Amino acid sequence: MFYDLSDKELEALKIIRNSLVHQGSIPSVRELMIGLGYKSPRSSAVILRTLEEKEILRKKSDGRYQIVDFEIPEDYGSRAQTIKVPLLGSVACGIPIFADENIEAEVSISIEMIKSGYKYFLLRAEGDSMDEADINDGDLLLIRQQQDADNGDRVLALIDDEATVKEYNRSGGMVILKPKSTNKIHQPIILKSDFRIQGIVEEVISL
Amino acid sequence: MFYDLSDKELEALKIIRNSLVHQGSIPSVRELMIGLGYKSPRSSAVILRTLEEKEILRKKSDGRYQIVDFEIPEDYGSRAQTIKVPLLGSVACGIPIFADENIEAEVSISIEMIKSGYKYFLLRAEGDSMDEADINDGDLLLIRQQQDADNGDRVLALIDDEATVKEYNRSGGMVILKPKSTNKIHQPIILKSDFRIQGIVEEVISL
DNA sequence: TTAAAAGTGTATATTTGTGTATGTTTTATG
DNA sequence: CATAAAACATACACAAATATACACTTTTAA
Repeated sequence: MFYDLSDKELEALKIIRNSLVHQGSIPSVRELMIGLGYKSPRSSAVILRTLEEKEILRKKSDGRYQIVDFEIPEDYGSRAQTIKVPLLGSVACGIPIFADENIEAEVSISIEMIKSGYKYFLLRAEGDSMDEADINDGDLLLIRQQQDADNGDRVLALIDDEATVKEYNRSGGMVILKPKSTNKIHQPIILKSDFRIQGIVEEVISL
Repeated sequence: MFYDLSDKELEALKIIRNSLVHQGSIPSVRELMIGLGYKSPRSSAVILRTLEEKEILRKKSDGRYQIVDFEIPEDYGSRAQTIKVPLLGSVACGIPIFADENIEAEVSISIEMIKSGYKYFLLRAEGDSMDEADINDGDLLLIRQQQDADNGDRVLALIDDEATVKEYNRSGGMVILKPKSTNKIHQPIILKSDFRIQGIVEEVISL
């Protein structure tokens, strides 16, 4: 199927796939030109045409290209596609959550861990601000950004400038954030119902 | 084995090997011409043809040459018994890892480096895709093909169509591939636990 | 309604492998 | 020695594949 592709065609295909995963669209002729190191858009346009002739790409009804169904290799599980997610070091009230100074790095996460249509970020757990039993200093929390939650969800909230993870419970006109285990240090937090959370903890990653 | 090669043929072979390791491809007729000091491309073309007739080179299905027998220099078992292992140049999407096109050469490796019962292959490290401190551009990685690993093993994984070497760590429902040293560029990669690796890095051979 | 961005056509340039003819050096042999 | 045969190099040219320059629509967004 792909055996008669030249080096440049293969490289183009890589760029196209990458662009699909990371930007959601096939790159423009000029983007592809830059990616492949060409100096004229014609060259990359020709490559696209060739890929179409080789039936790797197909034009959709709106004239745009689409990748013709990828042959899934037998060892598919061993080929991962990832998406980059910002890793936030510390989060404080007042600073927009994705402000530059918060972003420590971009971490690659398997796209299988991601629901499309949502934004995600990673947060590094620090000290005891996360009072959950299974979150330790240095762990990474994968958080899906959304402002509503169901009862029982583990949510990230900003309480007194601290990033805090607790169980979400709405009851009556209030929101109660419960620590998993109640003790002297970890007590529930009671908030007005217009309080907004930052997101839902999807995964806890121990490094 | 190489005893019936002329001086120029041997020199050509050296240049070809060097080009293979450092640029990942057999040199063009004109590159080889320059390397050998010829003034016409014909001369080097003839040499290539001769090497093919002497079965030092072989044409792959895509028309390109591959080296039939590439001995690792130095004293990697120069007199010892050897076994031939494929040298893979680039590994790309959709192409089975041992497809003809990927195999640049067959390299002789001392059998003392090989555990019986496993398949092996060599991979050429390219640029910075291998972020380990002790793997440099052009090094050859001897990889034992297997799909499971223990925590701490150095594994080869295909991430977004890049061959990547990182430390394997399974924790909870996830697999985390850690770079040896973490910094802005080299961050862990977080994958779902059904992810399968390509193999384990057994040796790093610097040429 | 305009300006910028994106895709495409034509013509030309560059690179690559290879063919033919010819020149040069080496070697073997009468 | 002489010289023919073989091996090795060079010059030049051609076709196919690739890449470039540039201009001209069409599309998109302001």
